[in-house]
Order: sequence, then C-alpha cells, then structure tokens
Amino acid sequence: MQRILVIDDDPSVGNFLKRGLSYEGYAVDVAESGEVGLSKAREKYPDLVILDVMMPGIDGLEVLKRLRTADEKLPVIMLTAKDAPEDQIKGLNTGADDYVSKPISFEVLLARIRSLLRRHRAEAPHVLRLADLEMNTQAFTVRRGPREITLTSLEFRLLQAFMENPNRVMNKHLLLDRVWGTDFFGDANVVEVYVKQLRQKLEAGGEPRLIQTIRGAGYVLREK
Amino acid sequence: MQRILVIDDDPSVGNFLKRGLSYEGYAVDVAESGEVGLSKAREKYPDLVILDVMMPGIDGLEVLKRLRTADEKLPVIMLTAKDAPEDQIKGLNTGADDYVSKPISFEVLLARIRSLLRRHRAEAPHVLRLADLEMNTQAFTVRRGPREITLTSLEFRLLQAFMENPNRVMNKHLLLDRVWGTDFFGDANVVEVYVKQLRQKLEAGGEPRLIQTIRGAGYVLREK
DNA sequence: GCCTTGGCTGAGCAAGTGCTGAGTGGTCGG
DNA sequence: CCGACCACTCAGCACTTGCTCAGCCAAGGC
Repeated sequence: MQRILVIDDDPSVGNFLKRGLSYEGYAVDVAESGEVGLSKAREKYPDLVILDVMMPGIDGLEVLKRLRTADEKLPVIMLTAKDAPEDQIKGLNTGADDYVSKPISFEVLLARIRSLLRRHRAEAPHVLRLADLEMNTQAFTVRRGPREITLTSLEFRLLQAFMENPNRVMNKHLLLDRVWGTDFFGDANVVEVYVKQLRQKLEAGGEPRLIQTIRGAGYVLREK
Repeated sequence: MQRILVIDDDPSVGNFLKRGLSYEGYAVDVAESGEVGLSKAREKYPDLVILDVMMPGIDGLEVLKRLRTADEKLPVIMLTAKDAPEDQIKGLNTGADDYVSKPISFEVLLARIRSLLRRHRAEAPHVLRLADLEMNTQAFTVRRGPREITLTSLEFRLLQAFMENPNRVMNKHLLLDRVWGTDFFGDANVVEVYVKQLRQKLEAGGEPRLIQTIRGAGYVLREK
C-alpha cells in the first residue's frame, strides 16, 4: 500500500483529502503544521507528500527544503492559493515535483498523484540484494544463493520492507504500518509470526540468519 | 562530483552516455573492453559502473564478478540486449544491482543511476566512534576493535549516551534521566549496575577501560 | 591508621518479550 | 462443493532483561 502524507493547517482540507485518498486505496497521514509534518515524514516514510504553501510557523517552502535534504527524490505536490503564480514558481524552483492550485479538483490531484508515483516507481531498482539474498520486485522472485524461494504476498512485502532498509532496526509497529497498513488493528504478534515464517523459508537450506531480533527494539536485516 | 565508469565495446554507446551523463554533472570514464574497464575501475574508484553484458574478450558477467571481489558494494547497472531475459537473469544472479535493456532510454537509465547512488549513500551507516570502540546506532551493533559486542537495549542506550558526550562527566541522575527517562523513580544504583555490566562487556578482551569513574561526580567516557 | 562515604558486585526475583504450534475463518481454484 | 492455502489469533512456554538488595571494597578526610 502506498503512503501519502498531507501537510495542511486547514483541517477541512486535511479531512477531505484523507477521506478521498483513503477511498482510493492509499494510506493517508495528515499533519496540521510544518513541524508535525516533518516529524511524521521521518517516522512514516511516505511515498508522496502533499504540502500546502501557506502555513503559519514553518511555511511550505521551508518544509519542502527540509524534506528534500532527507530524501531528494521524494515526490512532493504543492497546494497553492488560486491566484499566486509567484508562489508556484518559487515552489517549483525549490524543488516541488508538481503543484495543484486551490480550490482543489480531486480528479486533477488524483491524476497528478498517480503520475508522480508511477514515475517514482520506475526509478526504483527492481533488484534488491543483501549478502546471498536477492529479490526482484518486478518478477516477484526471491532467491538465496542458488535456491529459489517462494513467498506469499504478505511475506514478500515484509521482506521487501526489510530489504529497502538494510542495517536499520525496524520496530514492530513501523512494520505493521508499512506492511499491513494503517487500518490494521490487531496485535503486533502477527509480525512475530510472519518473521518466523520468513526466517524458516530463508534459512531452509541451513544458511545463516539474516533477520536479527533486537530485543526491545525490533528487527534488523543484516549479516551475522 | 560523482564518478561513473561506462564499460561498453560499442563506441557510439560510450560517447552517447559520456555526453549525456557529463551534462548531468557526473564525471564519466569510458572503457571499450572488459580488461580496460577493470584497470580503470582500479585507478579511478568510480561510484557506479555501467556495464554491457555482451562484449568480446572478457564478457560483462566476468567483469562484474571481478569488480565485486574488489568492492562488493559497488553499484553496477548492466546493459542487456533487448530480448535476452536469460542474460538478465544470469547477470542478476552474479550480483548486478539493476539492469537496463537496450535500446537505452536515457531518462530511465538516469533515474536508475540516481536511485542506486542515493541508496548507496543511504546505506552509509550512522556511526559513533571513540578510540577502538565503534557503535552503529541504526543497525544496533557495537564493536571494540575486531571484537563484536552484543548489548541489551538498555546497555546500548547507556553506551550511546556516553558516546554522544565523550569527555564529559555525567552524573548518575543525568544518566537516569537520559537513559531511563524521567518517569523512573528507583535508586541511582541501577546506573552503577549497568555501568559495571557495560565495562565487563567492553573490556572482555582485556582492553583498557573507557568508562572512568569520577568519585562524587559521575562517569566519563574517555581514553586513558 | 581509622572512619565515613560513595562506589562495586554477585545473587536472586518478577515481569516482560519473543517464539512457537495449533487452530479458525475466509477465499480461491478445481 | 471440496481441498488447499493464506491471513490471522491465541495461549503456553522459555528465556532474557531490568531491577533490587545486602554486603563488601576503596578512596579520602581526619
């Protein structure tokens, strides 16, 4: 599931977008200020950000600049006031990927979102590797050394989350969020169960463990 | 400036990529055979290699294998002929990070290059170091010289507090606050207990003490 | 050299955390 | 309609971890 972060100080815009985009199958987080937006971006790893230019506190352009220092390719759509061509130009120069002017046409916004996400996906490499483990996210194949491994789609997504963040501890709630989506309200025990299954499959040939448990912190994908 | 090495026996491909990538701000070297490619890789330390699969002499797969023995993390993009899925699969098994099939779409190639370079940079871990002690706060690993050390998450946080404030005396209450949090109401003796455990693990190989006691004041992390 | 005080240590306990096997309900293809 | 498979739940177990405590040791003042 793709994750979108909406940063807008106007709650009605936030709610409107959250409802509409959730309906379209995206996981949506809303932040009502630049500060909160930046911290949510750091926690949630959104695939795309929708950002209002005009906000009290840190304004949209500043937020954009800071988002970009963290991840220069993160797709960002700016929301601009109706008659503000200056803002638009400034925003684009600062590095926004696209802009949509208020009042928002949901259809237009949705089209821009799809196009940006498609472009961004095309840039992502198809092949993720760590040690002798290799996964091809296009062909949906996984192999450990010479051994082909078949995973269910959930196992695959879980492994992908790990492979996209090698050497980085991920706690269970982050994984729940990334793999199961925000609308999952069950126990974090599912993560344990699936990690167990993944390990079983990844180590079926007697290979060393790649998904390590860090008690009290989460799991890491790393050698040894 | 990032350096890219193109290895392709077809001069027109080489020139095309050299012009295009130079324009994008990369430093580009071109080699027209596997042999030359390998020696240029040794001289120039490229940040990324673009490698044709089909070449006379040493072929792309062999070049890839040798590149990887020198630097297993070096990002490599393979160029494959249009209808050669077998080559692709073989190439990926040998350890290419991604592949782009000919005829080359420059936009796609550029996108993949950026993405791989970003990933490569992102993998550079967040590391704290003092003397021969090294901790990676993302991967949750600690090493003293060549020796791997396993810490519990509390021990880890305590060491992190020290590593973030080297050469600074920290009293027990400050440590309690930083590591245990403000909602801890027990005895400051816990700090002593944990410092003891940390020392035990950090000095298990006979290394000199790094966490020093300052009677009446607290502890410092420093050499000697 | 003795006493006080602060720090060190080993043992022990209770709660928490993660692992696991079994089981349930739902979905999909044959 | 049945069987296979998948996502998920649950409860019990094993082990780790965080913490306490009591006694001991060492440093520094007198």
